[in-house]
Amino acid sequence: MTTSSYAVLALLDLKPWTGYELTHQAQRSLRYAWPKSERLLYSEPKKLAELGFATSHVEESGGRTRNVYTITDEGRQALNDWTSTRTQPPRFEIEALLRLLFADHGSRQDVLRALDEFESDIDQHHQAIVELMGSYLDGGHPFPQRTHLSVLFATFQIEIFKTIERWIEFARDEIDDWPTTQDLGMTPRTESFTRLLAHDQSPLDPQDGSRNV
Amino acid sequence: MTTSSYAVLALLDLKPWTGYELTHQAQRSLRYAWPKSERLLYSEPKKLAELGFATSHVEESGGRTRNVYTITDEGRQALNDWTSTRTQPPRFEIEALLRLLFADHGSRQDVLRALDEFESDIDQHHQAIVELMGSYLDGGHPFPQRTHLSVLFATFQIEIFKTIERWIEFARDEIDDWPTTQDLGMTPRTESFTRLLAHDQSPLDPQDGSRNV
DNA sequence: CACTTTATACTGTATGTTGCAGTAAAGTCA
DNA sequence: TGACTTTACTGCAACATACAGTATAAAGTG
Repeated sequence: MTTSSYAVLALLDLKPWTGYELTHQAQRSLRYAWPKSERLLYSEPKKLAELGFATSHVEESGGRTRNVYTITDEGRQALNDWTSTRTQPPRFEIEALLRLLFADHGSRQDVLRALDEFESDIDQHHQAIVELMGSYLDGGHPFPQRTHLSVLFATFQIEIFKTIERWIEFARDEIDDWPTTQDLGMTPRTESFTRLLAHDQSPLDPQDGSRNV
Repeated sequence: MTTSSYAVLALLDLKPWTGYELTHQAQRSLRYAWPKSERLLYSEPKKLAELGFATSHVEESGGRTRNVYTITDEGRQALNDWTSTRTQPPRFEIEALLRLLFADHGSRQDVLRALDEFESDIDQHHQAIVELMGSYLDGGHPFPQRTHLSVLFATFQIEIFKTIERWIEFARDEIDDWPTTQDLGMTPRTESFTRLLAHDQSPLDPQDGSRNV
């Protein structure tokens, strides 16, 4: 049982789903905390059924068939046991930052483009969450009694997205000041940033008059 | 060639490394943008050598041997081509948020513990970055001419870590207000959060006098 | 009414990635 | 001198992703 197995099991505890529905539901909600491929979302319920944590039965809908998965008591017990285990450390995979870290292999345009792409990926998620919240106000939550959880979860996303967007602006301004991507080393600006960071202060916050560009 | 291959190739472009050194260097820097297992960091340079993007030679150091990998001109060319490809979208894997999303399967204590674990994982990274910046001020950067890149990269980490820590405090306060994890649904507080989020505003920022708990 | 597109509903397989166990020599400390 | 840590990896099973392929049904278009 992997964390992904428990994620699917938790969805099954809400109601029975077909494999197809699971892939779509995961796309709407899970994605933001636990992004998994469509393929896995089809495989996991099968595995859960083999382990006795779910049952599957084939349903005829029209002329096509589909597998419907339902959680079992053993499944509910497994979910319960999971809540008391140690959570895995978070993982942030951001290729755009990898490009920044090795920006001296390319031009300023290359890094700036990586930042643009990063921004547009984040904006997409950002907009999706804002729209989702709008739909919740219109009573559009699929499990209304769970709204308090979805919304608290969404506050995290919005904070992170806003922070990233703010940082991208900052990074763009900084890179615009660079004559090139290479061998700048410890410039005066970089040194002032380093000094702030070493004291756990944010270079993005306006300092006491010393940094109003 | 995967993004991980290019990440290793980019390290090799700085200087030749042994497999062992690569695993350690990746732990110090790459980890924050592109977290990969020790195992992979041993396998990638081998693959690069097979593809002709690096050469490997065995060095005797004392009585033990070790493989030293050096980038080739073909490798440098491949790196160069990489800079003009589309960056992959970012991925955030946060099990603690998965626990929050399904907090109604457990007790308030369970979610709060997940948040504590999340906080301590983040604090560790946070402190590591702050200390690293301190060492840069003392001239401790292993590639001084690249300091501008490392520091701009670090500003991202600090912003994100601060945002997460601020959010964890907020989430703890909110959960402390809950009588239970289950079936609260759209409470007045949740509704006010939803309304803010739907207008892309942060519930963490102090509102105009209406939310000074 | 034929034709194309989109949605439903998956499976097979190659490749990428991780975790863990295992191997072995050299250095460090009591 | 023995125990523990660090160096320096490899093998392998299991987990996960990307992509291609299969097939039916509904919906829109000329």
